[in-house]
Amino acid sequence: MAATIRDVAQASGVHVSTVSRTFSAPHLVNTETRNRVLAAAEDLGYRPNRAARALTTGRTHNLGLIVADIANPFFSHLIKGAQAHARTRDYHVFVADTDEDPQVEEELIQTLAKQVDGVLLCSPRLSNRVIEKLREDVPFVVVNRRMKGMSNVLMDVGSGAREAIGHLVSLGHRRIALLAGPAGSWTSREITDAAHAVPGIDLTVFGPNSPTEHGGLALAEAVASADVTGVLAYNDLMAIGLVEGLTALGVEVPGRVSVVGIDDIVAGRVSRPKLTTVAMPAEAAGRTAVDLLLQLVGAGETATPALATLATNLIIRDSTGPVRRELRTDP
Amino acid sequence: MAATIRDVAQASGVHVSTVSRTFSAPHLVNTETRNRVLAAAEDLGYRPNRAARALTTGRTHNLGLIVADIANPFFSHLIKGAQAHARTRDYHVFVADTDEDPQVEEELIQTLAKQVDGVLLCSPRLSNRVIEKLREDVPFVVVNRRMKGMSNVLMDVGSGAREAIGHLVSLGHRRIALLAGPAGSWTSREITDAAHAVPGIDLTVFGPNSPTEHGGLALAEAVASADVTGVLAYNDLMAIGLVEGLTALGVEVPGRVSVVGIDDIVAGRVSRPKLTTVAMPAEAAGRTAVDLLLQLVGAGETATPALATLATNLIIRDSTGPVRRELRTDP
DNA sequence: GTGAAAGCGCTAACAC
DNA sequence: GTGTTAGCGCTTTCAC
Repeated sequence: MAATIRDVAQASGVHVSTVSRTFSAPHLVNTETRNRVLAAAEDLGYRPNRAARALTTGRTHNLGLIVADIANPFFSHLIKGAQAHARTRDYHVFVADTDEDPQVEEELIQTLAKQVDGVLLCSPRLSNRVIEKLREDVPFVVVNRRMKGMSNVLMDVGSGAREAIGHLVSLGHRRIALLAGPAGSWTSREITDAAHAVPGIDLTVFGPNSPTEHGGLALAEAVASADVTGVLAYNDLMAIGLVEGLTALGVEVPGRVSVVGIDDIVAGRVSRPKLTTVAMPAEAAGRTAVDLLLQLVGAGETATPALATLATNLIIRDSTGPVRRELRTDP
Repeated sequence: MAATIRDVAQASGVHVSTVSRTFSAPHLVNTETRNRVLAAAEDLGYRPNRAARALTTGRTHNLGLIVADIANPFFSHLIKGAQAHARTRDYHVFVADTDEDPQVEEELIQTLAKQVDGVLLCSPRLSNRVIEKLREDVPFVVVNRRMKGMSNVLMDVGSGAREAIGHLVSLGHRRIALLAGPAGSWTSREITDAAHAVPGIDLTVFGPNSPTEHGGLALAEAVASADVTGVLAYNDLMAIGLVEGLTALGVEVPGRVSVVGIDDIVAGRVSRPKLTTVAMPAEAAGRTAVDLLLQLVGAGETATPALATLATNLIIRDSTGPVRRELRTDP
């Protein structure tokens, strides 16, 4: 067993409380004594046990981070940002993956609640009602879902979607398909609402869908036989899957159908045609979310929820092009 | 504050120890009593505090998982596999990212050591010596590094590299470049050794390099001006970056240079030309590593280190092709 | 089968 | 500036 505070106390000839103080409130202890304690600690390889500390302080210095799919590049970047930032504030982070299952999501939050000072809930699939309830157990920051009275980190995906569709429209597209994301996704709803609000287009919504390459692939036939010339997908993974499927069916992209994704993952940049997409600042979102969460945790009961909205922007590449003359609807 | 074991005891009219037993050794308590306790617990929303439990049992039911770069798809799949598997065994996992910095790696292990029952060290950049020392603090499973006396999960990347080079040779390539990975990487060493052992080729090694798209991109000029027709890269990210760079320089892939990656990430499958690569079973490695680690943790002092070797396999796609007649070295 | 009591490693009043 | 003491939530002998 590793050295405890008691070993250090004994070795340096002081009481345990003095040792405790040298670590948690160094200014309260005599320089000389402190040095002696530090030396002994160093010597014994002593490291404070955070779990034991948590028991008395009520602060674990741990954060929970819950995402739908760790392997999705959007989330892995978010995790990276959150983790790196948390580390600079001396926090460790538990990462958990719900596999898109709301049930798992709820369970995870509950078991994690006791071991963390707060949780980052990313793109939840849970209902607002359940989240409100869970909130009594542990402070939250919710990423990619607008929830009144809670701290939120949002990406302005609605305006991203508008930009994307505007881009399609400017290329002459009028009959547009929207590939929705999973049920329960706020982002998917935002995109859908934004798309519906664009005037002068004829919108067909497919979904809900699995937000994966496979989900996109599975829609290829439906899209090919639908009477559309432009597509906006819930994310790049789906867009990539769709392009694969379309290509396999002999439907040219962007020759016959233009495709826009959302996220800006590496795969989209290197796929052919290079994917036009709405860039989402995933890593920044992770950092910001940690900031808001720590702010919440620090403030305790008096905490005021904050709202951060991050900009998105359209990146035009090669998967979108002008609508073919013979497919055009209006002059 | 949430309900504690004491609240449940009071509510169900038994002593705390009985409540404790209903959760940790249910068979030792009368069915009727147990039901009463369970009902009260349910009612109060009681959940055992794992940190407090850890203090007495010495088991935190937490695992640490340390990788070089969370956003690298190879690692994110590994994390996904490990996390999912850990969850089925009622373990939570801390994920941490070293950003390829050995210093950070060491520090991370030390601070994590006290809060976890064991750590999964993936593709460490630390020296064997330091790892051996750290091992006294906490049980390890090391992924992608052969270390005597410790549990290891290895991928047979040496044979993968041999296969890849064999494939290049069969296409007529003789002058081959190897893009090494970061310093301290066992995998990089294995690949290099395997490549050096292939007879009849003329090998040029570039590196060490940053194992990222950017790292590959940065090598494009050097590769273009080197007298080689085939390339094996440390990973797909580098291979993709290299292909980008080469293409920008007007060097055709696979027309003038054939490129093979390692990992089999999505981006490689969708990039053009589709990347020939050595598939690495990242998710399975994560699961296996958790198994070995839990085995180690369960066995305590008497633990016998285990070794798991996972197969890799070459996936031939479009980034490799026959060497051009005029570039051929021998008949 | 259940209760009593000690203690895990640490912090936080409160004395001195 | 440092020691004393109680206690965080839980498990684990040991009695009964």
